[in-house]
Amino acid sequence: MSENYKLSKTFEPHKIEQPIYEAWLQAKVFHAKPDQRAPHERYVIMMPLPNVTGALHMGHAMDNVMQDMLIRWHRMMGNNTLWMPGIDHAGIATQAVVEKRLKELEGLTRHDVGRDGLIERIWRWKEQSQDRIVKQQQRMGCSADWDRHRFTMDKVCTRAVRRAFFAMFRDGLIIRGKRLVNWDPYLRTSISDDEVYHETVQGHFWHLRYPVINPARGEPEFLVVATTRPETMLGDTAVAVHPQPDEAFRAEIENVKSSLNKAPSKDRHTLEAALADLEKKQNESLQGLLVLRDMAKAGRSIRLPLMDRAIPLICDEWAKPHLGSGCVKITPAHDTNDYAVWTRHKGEIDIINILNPDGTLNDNAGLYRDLDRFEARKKVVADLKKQGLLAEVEDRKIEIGHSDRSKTPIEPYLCDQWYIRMGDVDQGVVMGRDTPNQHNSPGLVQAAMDAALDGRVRFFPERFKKTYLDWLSEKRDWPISRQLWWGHRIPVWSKVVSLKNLDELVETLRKETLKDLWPSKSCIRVVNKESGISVLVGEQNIERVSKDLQDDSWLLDVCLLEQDADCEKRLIESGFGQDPDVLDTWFSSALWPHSTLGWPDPGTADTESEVSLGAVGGFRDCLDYYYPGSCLVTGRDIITLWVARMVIFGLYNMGKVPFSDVFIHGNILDGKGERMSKSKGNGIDPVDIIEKYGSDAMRYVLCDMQTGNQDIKLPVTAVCPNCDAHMDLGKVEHGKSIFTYRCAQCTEEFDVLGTMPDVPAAKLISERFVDGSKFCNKLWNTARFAFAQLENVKPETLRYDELAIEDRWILASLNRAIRSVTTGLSHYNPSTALGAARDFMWGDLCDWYLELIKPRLTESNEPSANVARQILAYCLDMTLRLLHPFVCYITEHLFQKLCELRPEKGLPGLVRESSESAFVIGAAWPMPVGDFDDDKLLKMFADLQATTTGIRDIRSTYGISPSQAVRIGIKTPPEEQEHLSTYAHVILRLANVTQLDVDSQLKRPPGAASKVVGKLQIFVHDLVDDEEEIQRLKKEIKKVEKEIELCNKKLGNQKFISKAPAEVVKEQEDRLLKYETQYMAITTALQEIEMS
RNA sequence: GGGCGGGUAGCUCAGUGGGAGAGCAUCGGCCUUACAAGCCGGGGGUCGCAGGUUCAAGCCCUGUCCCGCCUACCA
Repeated sequence: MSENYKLSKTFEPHKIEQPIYEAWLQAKVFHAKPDQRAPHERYVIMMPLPNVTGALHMGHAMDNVMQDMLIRWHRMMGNNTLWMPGIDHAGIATQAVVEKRLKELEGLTRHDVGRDGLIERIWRWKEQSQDRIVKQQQRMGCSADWDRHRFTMDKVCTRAVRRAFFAMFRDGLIIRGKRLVNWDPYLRTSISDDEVYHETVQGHFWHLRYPVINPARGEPEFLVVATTRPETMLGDTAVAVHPQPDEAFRAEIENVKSSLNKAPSKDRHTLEAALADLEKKQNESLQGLLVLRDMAKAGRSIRLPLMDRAIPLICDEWAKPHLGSGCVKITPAHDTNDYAVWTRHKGEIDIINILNPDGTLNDNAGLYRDLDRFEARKKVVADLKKQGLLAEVEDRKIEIGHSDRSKTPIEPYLCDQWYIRMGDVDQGVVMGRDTPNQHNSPGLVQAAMDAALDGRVRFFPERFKKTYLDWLSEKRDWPISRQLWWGHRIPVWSKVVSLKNLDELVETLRKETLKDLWPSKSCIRVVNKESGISVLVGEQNIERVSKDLQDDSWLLDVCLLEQDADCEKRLIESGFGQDPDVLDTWFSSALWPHSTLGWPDPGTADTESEVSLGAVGGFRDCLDYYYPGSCLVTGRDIITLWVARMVIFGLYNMGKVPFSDVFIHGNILDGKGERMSKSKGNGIDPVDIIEKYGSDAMRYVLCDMQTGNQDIKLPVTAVCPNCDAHMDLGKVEHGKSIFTYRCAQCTEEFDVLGTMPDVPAAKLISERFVDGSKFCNKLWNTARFAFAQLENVKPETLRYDELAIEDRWILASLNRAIRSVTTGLSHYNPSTALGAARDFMWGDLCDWYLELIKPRLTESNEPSANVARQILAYCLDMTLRLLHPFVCYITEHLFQKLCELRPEKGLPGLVRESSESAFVIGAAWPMPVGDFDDDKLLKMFADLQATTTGIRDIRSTYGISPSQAVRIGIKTPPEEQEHLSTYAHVILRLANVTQLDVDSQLKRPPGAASKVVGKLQIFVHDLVDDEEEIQRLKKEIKKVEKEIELCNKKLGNQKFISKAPAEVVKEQEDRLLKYETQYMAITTALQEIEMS
């Protein structure tokens, strides 16, 4: 055998990974081009975009490996596959990181370097970061089409963002409005609900006393309100009381009573107590509340302490009589519910903003101006206490919303923002305008819900459809503006105008400012600032803009479809200003499935590379060919943020959903069940795993863990940078600070976050990946064995009926494996798919087939050796193909060696193979061969295996060395005798048996150990003395008797016989028969010993 | 408060009504001519708890206790 084919004794992943990846790249096997293949022969995955900010961790690796597995599988199935990779600009996250570095490294803020300066720095950071991420993905083996790599802020995507914004703006789906938003005072931007997380903290509940102005007789001097944020009282503009406190009390009491009636006894106690409290409260406070209600109706006022401002007492149902004192302070500008109260009492009460964007208090806060919000809280409390206006302070656990990016508590904050109207709109929404798929929908969200309801989008596992629908059904508007510098700038220029000469203004705007950009590439909206009513300026005029609105609160909004420096200059000169905000990152992400393919016009998409998105070589353009895609692969937390929005935008822009399947995989947790993340110090870098165990080992374990049900715990092990000792991070002691650990072995300190400059950082790995390297090594050695046999193999024509039993068995097993792997993959169950391939390779091929053919192979002149070699080569070939989606590198390496050794594919005379690929990545996916199916054979072979194992068991129990050959007798029912004799070589070989006597009348040979397997009784000669064997047999009889009793009990049950299905009864009868046979065999053996 | 998921061997997890499984760990035996990262064999489980439905329950129903995630509210 030539040296070329000799494999090293163990698998060394690092020697093969890089060369193979480069060979793939060079052969352009990842690159997707439209061709003649039909829609059902295409397979498209859009990669969920990693953020430019971060290096990838194991969670990303899971996501990427799942996609690569699917893509490789479909590529082998002959599909035209596109895996579109890319990176997200991740607005807030990226700007936060770069600003933080700016501060740490240069001591500067974004205001010091200015908008352009900051953006330039972020671009530089993005280049570095993107490079690192792509390298990580390539080392994992990702077979994405790197030539089509996109970035959400590149020219192609930017054009799509402008186009989508323009269309929605014109359709009135993008609107602006002054609303309460989640404000991040650290980053000074609004954020959406999705970017807020809640944390329970120990806080206080302050009860404040507000003096009543001029209390009459019978009226209270003070009333009490309570709050967890006392500083907001500076912005209070009213105190509310329920308009019908008596009714409200009664309703609440009814409410509790009715749940009391339905409640299980366990809950009754608490409910009864609640009811008692409620009634007590009603007695105590109802009279007072009625008085207050009347005062409110009479238009009375309260003096707001500290601000010395009179605020009205109002009636509003928001004030629940049974809560607190029954009165509630109203701070419209800083509380969502209070804001709602304000909208019901406009004109009656004020709305006062007391915050600056940075979280300090503004001029409206009087003496407290310029104080930070938390400083102000302390001072407000102290001052109220001094004035005797602090009635009580309670300790209380409160949930506080935090900004996901800056980790600071958010504030409800009133400001102008842009929104997308997600709910139903009056005339409905035109989806897929000017496409063949144009249709109407009541609203954007409804369109996306319908897609899931009628099965155009399917979720795997299915239950995630509910998550998707539940979230969408809220139909909440989506706030899309962010007060950041990094992102897609909102392409709207505005100017405050007066209604008087509006027609004139618009006329000038059209003719002199917008010129030929109007109306196709620009549009104008007239907006009322107060009401938010917005009217599109159409071809005719703007007459129907309402009459009864005040002059000074109008805006003229101009949206430009494309960047146009001249027009923008003209706009600025005529007093327009561009909106300073940028779009939420998810706006551009939502367009990803079509923007990356060149929407709205692939032919003119500026890809900045040689790969065109337009029609090439007579084939259709990429958008036409690859949209809609096939499958979206992601974690469940992304369903709302991204999946739903992609569906919405896909429907709106293209008229079609962007993918048919959504595969939701489990997330990776650490050993304690906590989510992995770099900042927690439990994040494993895939590259660390690849360097230690190899890429295939990592992929193997990730696929194996993905069982489709739940999140995956991955215990994290730290490797001491000093002595290389491994330790469970959950059990290591901390070092000098809680950020460092002390090695259990060498006692040196190490760090896991990489933030301590003078402490060396430990690598984080997980020993779970050992499984993967073991598996790869096994596969490697299987091939190593095969290769040693294949040098002299001749492609001779085979005849199925001339094959040995093991040959036919392994081919039937292969069929079974092919079906299981394929089914597992199509059901999105990687673990069962991989398991089936592994069981075939390891369990069937190595443990049985290879061992069985060894004797044939050593007699290399025999024709049967050549048969075995050909089947071995074929099985290895098929195994490599079946495993390729999971472990891509090792299978590719071995496949190429196999091709060199044995260029002929298939099995001459039995299986023809037409695929000519030099790579396994391009080889055809295995198909079951009908002729090889043989269930009877599989069953018979399973019996042979059981018999073999039975003999091995006896050997092991009696301590017979594996090298010591034994003589065996088998007593068998007559019908089994023939094939047991025919196939005796299986047992002879695998149980190291010299002589095998099979006889239906066999008597126990003296000194033989015996064991019953199924209907057979096995005797191993010359092992035991009779007395020991008698004892053993008696024990076994007891066991069998128990089983017989159990079966009889079941079969004696008339209900079982009449109600259970026939096959279940039959099964039970067979079982009884088997045990009875065993019983007979054992008692006979026992008698024979006792008689001898 | 609401929703979803989970609780099965020491660990990580499979198991969609018909005598509980895998990998790792453990114990015993093997350097058997591909692989000691291997081979052969073994031990180990009131399937969270309590009821119920059923001829039959890890699986279905009800209740209950833990754990995780999502979501809402909290004057």
